[in-house]
Amino acid sequence: MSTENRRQEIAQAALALVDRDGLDALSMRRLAAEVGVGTMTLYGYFRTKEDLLDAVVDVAQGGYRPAPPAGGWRESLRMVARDWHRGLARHPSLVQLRLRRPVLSPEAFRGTEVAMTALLDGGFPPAEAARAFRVLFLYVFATAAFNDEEVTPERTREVARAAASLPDDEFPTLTAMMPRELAASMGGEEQFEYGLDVVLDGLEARLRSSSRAGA
Amino acid sequence: MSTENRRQEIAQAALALVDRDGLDALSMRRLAAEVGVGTMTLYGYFRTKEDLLDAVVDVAQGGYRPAPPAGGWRESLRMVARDWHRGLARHPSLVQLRLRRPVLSPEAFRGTEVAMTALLDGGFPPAEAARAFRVLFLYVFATAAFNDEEVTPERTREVARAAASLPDDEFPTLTAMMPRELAASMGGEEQFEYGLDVVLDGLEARLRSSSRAGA
DNA sequence: ACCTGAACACCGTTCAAGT
DNA sequence: ACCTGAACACCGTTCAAGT
Repeated sequence: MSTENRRQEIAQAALALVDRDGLDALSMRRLAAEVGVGTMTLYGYFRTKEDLLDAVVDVAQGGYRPAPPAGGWRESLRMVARDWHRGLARHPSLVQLRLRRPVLSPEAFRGTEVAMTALLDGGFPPAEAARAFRVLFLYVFATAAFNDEEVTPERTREVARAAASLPDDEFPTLTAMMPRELAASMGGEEQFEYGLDVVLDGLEARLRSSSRAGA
Repeated sequence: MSTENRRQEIAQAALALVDRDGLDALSMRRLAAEVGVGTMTLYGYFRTKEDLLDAVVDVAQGGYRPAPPAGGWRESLRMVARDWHRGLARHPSLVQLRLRRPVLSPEAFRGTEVAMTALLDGGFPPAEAARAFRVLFLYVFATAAFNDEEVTPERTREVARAAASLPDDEFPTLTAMMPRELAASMGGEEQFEYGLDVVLDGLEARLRSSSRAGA
């Protein structure tokens, strides 16, 4: 019981360390020093480092309670997507942690429940609701994994320069007109919202064609 | 010149090692042993391990030549997406490598050139073509990063069990009807193609609304 | 020039010993 | 019971020395 509390405290400290210095900075030795115990003491609370990482994921996703759904399935999915997007921005290492293996703890399913209920209410058949939800999930996590949180001027220069210096016989389109547009698409809120609309519009199109087939 | 060849050979060996045993198995020491040189010899060809990893990415993307475009922008984008999807399946570590930082080498832009040309020909304004392309890129890479290549029966059981054992007062939808559907959406070709259609339909909807606004 | 062993500052984890 | 130092088998990289 108090062991469980201590476990939580240590996982919290690990999350703080990881948020501050990045996932690579998290070592058992360093965490132990931070917490003020011998390295091997940690192994009394976590069987392995993997076990610790799972606890960090749970702590990071802990506080999340999705807002009660309002509006149609589009608005519900949009809200869940933005919630996750914010959460991943708050804990940038979460996406790396979830890459290692899928997370199946209850905490990870709260948004899923809301989104899936909204999709079923919206008229998606169950099998397609699951597929549809997964596409949204992938989009939000891909943004966190591959996009910049914001596109800085330096980044713009770097990407634009790389694109502009491609051999223009092999890359006529990219060199001629795209360097700055390409840079702008590498991250930022506007890009996130654009892609969110693309996914939601695509789901709406799927819904129309599957209900046409069904009815 | 011969130094450059040797560099390529070593990067090839590193890629083979990584394809065989995973990215975590790649160490400078182990690669050196594999290649039959002293560990420090590698530092004559690569300034750091990061430098080696960049070379591995280039080698992995080396052979790729996109098929010449045929059909409209939808078909072109679909082909590029499937090409990447296959490439990432062939070298599963590529996605982890590209997570570390964006790759800006020419080899990485061949599909981009094809896709972007198709989008411009299809009527997307340049700024939107870049954003549209990025959404497709994110989708394909997210699939490689987060989805299973195929959904095995064991995986289905594992996910279904996790979903079914959620507290049913907090997760009524997931526990009641979704366990198997959820599992089926975690990977596989059918899921990939479903999401690809969602993205392409979504882009088509965006195109219609932006050309309506423009005309 | 090209190569490389020793050494340094790190890892995760086992094991045996402390209280 | 709970904690932990020493040790083992690894890392990436610097440095100085070999040919």
